[in-house]
Formats: sequence, structure tokens, C-alpha cells
Amino acid sequence: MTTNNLSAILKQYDLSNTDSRRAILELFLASSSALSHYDIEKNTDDKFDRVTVYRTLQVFIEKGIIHTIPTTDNTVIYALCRDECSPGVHQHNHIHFICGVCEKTTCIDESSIPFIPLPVGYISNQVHVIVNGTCKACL
Amino acid sequence: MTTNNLSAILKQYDLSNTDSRRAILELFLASSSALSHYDIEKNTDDKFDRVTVYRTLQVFIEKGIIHTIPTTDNTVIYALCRDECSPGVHQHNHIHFICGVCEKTTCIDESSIPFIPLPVGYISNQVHVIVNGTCKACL
DNA sequence: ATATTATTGCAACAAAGTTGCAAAAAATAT
DNA sequence: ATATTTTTTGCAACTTTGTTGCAATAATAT
Repeated sequence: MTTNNLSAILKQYDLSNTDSRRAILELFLASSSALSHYDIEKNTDDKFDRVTVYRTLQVFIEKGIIHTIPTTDNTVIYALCRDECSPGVHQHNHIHFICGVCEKTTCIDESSIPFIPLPVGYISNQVHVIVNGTCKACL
Repeated sequence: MTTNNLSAILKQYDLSNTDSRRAILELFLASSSALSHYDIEKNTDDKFDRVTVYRTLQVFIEKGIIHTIPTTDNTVIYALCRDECSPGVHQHNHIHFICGVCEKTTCIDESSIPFIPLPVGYISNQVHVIVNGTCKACL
């Protein structure tokens, strides 16, 4: 991914073109699995302050570039949005798979979220499906 | 719930009969929604040390008495196990509903987890379904 | 090139969670 | 019932995670 491409993406999302944003965006584009805050700090050689990373992630979420994934062990992980997310509105129609062996979390684009029937009186906004198991690479 | 009943449950799970364990177990039995660590500390009038609460929750999880629920905002919440969980093995076949208004998380026993088709090479162990929306009481 | 605006990094802090260890309480044996 | 063993608790100290205010710096607009 060239710097130009990264800059263009940032511009598209109406974000100013800074070192940290380019670096973190590049990480997400290069990674096939979800990233934790720790992953991001380490993979940018601690070049950016913790606070900067937090704020960058926050902005990316607001703009609909990345989303958080709920986890059973309660770590926060982030992944690129695939579907049509827009600033303020996240809509994900794919499931998340957590491998118990390599610990990696990936978005499974092949499977979509099934319809979940709810008792009368409940209204559904968004459904998350998290599948724990063993991934292709670890079998 | 009488003290006797609580003691009996603890015995059944092979746990020694202590103040904190009885109190925390009672809280879960009395609550219709999931509880956070904070909820538990406050609802026991800070009578028990933070460390004790952490350790009690950990033991309850190991024994299959309670389970954690993944949340979108990444807080850890705990709820009683409904189905046949045993020490070391958690299996939950119900979905979790998080109300955006009252912020309460409840287990929906009426709906069961649908079958989630996965790409070839993936093996599923456990599936979590989290529905965000508005609950009956908040509509 | 300069002014304006947004972003960064630092410091200080708050909250959440963990570990080792001595004291206290529960279970077991006498 | 009492003594012994084992488990659990609470304290202190620490680590990790996340937040806030503010001055310095960098990016955009003029």
C-alpha cells in the first residue's frame, strides 16, 4: 500500500493526513485478522503515544472505517469495516470467528447474520455473532 | 433465598461455604439481568474486598455456575448459567439481549442459537449471539 | 508564507485487574 | 469439643488499560 493510497483514503473519510493515521490505517489494510490496541502499538514500533493510538482508533470508529468486536475474554479488538458503514452508523452483516489455537479473530464474509426471532416487545437494532472454534490454518 | 439453600448450592458445586460466596451467589439468583463487577461490589455494600470478588467470580466461572457475556462496549458482565454447564465446560444455547436504554443485559431463553454455516475448514465450538436493541420494559 | 485549525505527546490521573503473603475462617481429623 | 490442616480472605503493592487538560507541533486553508 503506497502512502498516496493511504492519504487518499483518509481524504475520502474527511480526515487530515497524519503519520499516525496513515500508519494505523496501513496496519489494518495489511492484516487479515482483528487487531488489539497492544498489537497496534507494537506493530508501529511504539512510535506513537498510547493516547494518539486511542484517539486514532476512536476517530476511525466514528468515521466508519473500523469497528470493535465483542470478545468472550473481554479484550477490545478492532477490524476494518467491510459493509456499508458510514459515520455514526455501523452495520455489519458478517460473523466473527475467534480461533482458540492461534487466538486470531477474523471476519467471515461468507456467512451472514441469521434472523434472530425475539419475544414480543423486544426490538433488535444490531446482532453480533461470535463463533469460537478452530480456524482453517490451525486444524 | 435462605442461607441454607445457598449453602446447599455451594456444597453441590464442591465449594466451601463462605460469606462472600453466599452473598454473591444470592445476588445472581435474585437478579434478572447480568451483573458487572461494579454491580456486585456495590450490591454487597463494599463488604468484600475487590480481590475477593474477582476470585469468587473466577471460581464460579470455573465451576460452571456463572458465565461472562461478550459486550459491544467491552465491559465484563456475568450471568447465571442456565443450561448444562459443568466445571470447565460452558455451553449456552440462548441469546443475550442488551437494551440500549436501561443498559441491562438479559438472557432470552425463548430464542435459541441458530445454526451458523462456516466455510470449509473451520470448526465451531461455541456460538455467542448478542442482540442490541430495546427491551420490553423500555419501549 | 502566514494564519488558522486540528492533532500530537506529555504529564497526571482514574479505573480495572493481578500477585504474594500473612491473618482469618472453614473443613477435616482427633 | 478441640486441635490440625487446608482453604479463603484482605491488605499492600503493582501492572495494565483507558482518560483528560494543555502546550507544542503539524496540517490545512488563505
